[in-house]
Amino acid sequence: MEQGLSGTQAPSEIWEEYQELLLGSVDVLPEGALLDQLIKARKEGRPLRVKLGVDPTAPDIHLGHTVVLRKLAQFQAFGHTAVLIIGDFTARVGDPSGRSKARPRLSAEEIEVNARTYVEQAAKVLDMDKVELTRNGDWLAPLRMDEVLRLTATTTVARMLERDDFAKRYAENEPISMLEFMYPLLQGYDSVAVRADIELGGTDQKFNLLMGRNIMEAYGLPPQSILTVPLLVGTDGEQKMSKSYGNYIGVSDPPGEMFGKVMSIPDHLIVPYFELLTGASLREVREVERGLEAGTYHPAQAKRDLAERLVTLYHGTEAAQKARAEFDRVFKEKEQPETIEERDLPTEVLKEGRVWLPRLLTAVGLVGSNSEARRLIAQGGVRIDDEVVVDVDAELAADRLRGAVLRVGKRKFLRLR
RNA sequence: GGGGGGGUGCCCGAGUGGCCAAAGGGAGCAGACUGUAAAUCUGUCGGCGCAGCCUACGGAGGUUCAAAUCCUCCCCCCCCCA
Repeated sequence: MEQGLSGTQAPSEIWEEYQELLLGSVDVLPEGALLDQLIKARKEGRPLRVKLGVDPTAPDIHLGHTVVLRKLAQFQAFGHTAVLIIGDFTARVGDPSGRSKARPRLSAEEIEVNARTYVEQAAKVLDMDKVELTRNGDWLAPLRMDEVLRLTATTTVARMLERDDFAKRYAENEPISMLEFMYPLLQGYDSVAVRADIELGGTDQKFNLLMGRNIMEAYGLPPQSILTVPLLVGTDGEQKMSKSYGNYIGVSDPPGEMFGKVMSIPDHLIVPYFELLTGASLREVREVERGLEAGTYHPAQAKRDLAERLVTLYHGTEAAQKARAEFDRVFKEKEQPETIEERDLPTEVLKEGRVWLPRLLTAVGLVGSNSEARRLIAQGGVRIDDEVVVDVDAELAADRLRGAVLRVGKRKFLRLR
């Protein structure tokens, strides 16, 4: 039998719950606190209040965001209370975590729109009926100056500068605004407001999460424990998944696109993706890992399975199977996709029934400019009906183009009407 | 408040009157090779129907035949001192 921090005996089902919660998490602090909380919660018949704060800074959520959402959903599944805080107020401040520069600040309207899509998309992972959904503007916006000052008094400048990204920026003579200093304090105050028992976040949030503990104590509350999950690496295999790096897979990406993006990840991400994104059990994950290592499970195959699984999660089985078949068709059998986006041949680019190809490609949105189109053609990246176009200044008759399939690079297809 | 250093293309960064659409690197894009993987190699990387022209080196003016480079004012950032 295992013991919590206080030496309390943990019944085996709680021990199992604890183990499952630890799966796919990085730091669970302070040591042993969570187990104690689980035991106590059980004894008192009071579910834990599990806080997750998200700033609606991006219009869409991607798989990177779902890692922590899944963890929250897991707590939910064990009967705890998910407290989801939409940081409508903090989004206007801008979390400096992991940033080398100050974040651009968003307008209230943008935040509102983002918040709405966020909740909509989070519903794909969380049971929203049971979520306690709040907005931190509700308590942060009305704070008076004396209350703000009380909050700032809880923390020293030296403590702030301990934070890795601040320290780095300070050392490199990069600006840090006072506003950014405020961010961790506000996030900590959220914990006070919702009386969190535990707060979840990515590993980059560790400092902020711990700050919440200090602030709660300063406000006379029992400090929350914290649980961090790894940052998901994006499709480039290097940087964390983020819209601004263009290495993300959105939960609302259409099935085909989602499938394709998963296929493009480097091999070393296969296992982490299985572990963090699919809800696979520990045993399943180990199996994948072993198979890959032993060479009995081909990486390309593993990625197909992974992609299918993820598409199933967000679009259903049927869509997933279709996406897989389509993928094989285009990239294995090298055929055209079954469904190609269609567009009318824009008439404004016609001149006496003929079109200058670069202009057509631009008009139809396949490339950004005529110059780019010319470059791509010169490099053999443009095809019409599977035939590489050689002439940079090709003039084509409209009749010839209607019904033809334009292809730019490997993945951009368009059929003209 | 005083003194000093800076702002160059998506990012980093060289460039101090013409040879600068601006070196070099990274990212991106295309091609080859593959498993739409990685690695590698090649090319490309502001716009324009393009051997030419237009727009661009924080902003606005000015000097000059010629300005990223010189001058004036303004904006922004960093450091030291207070």
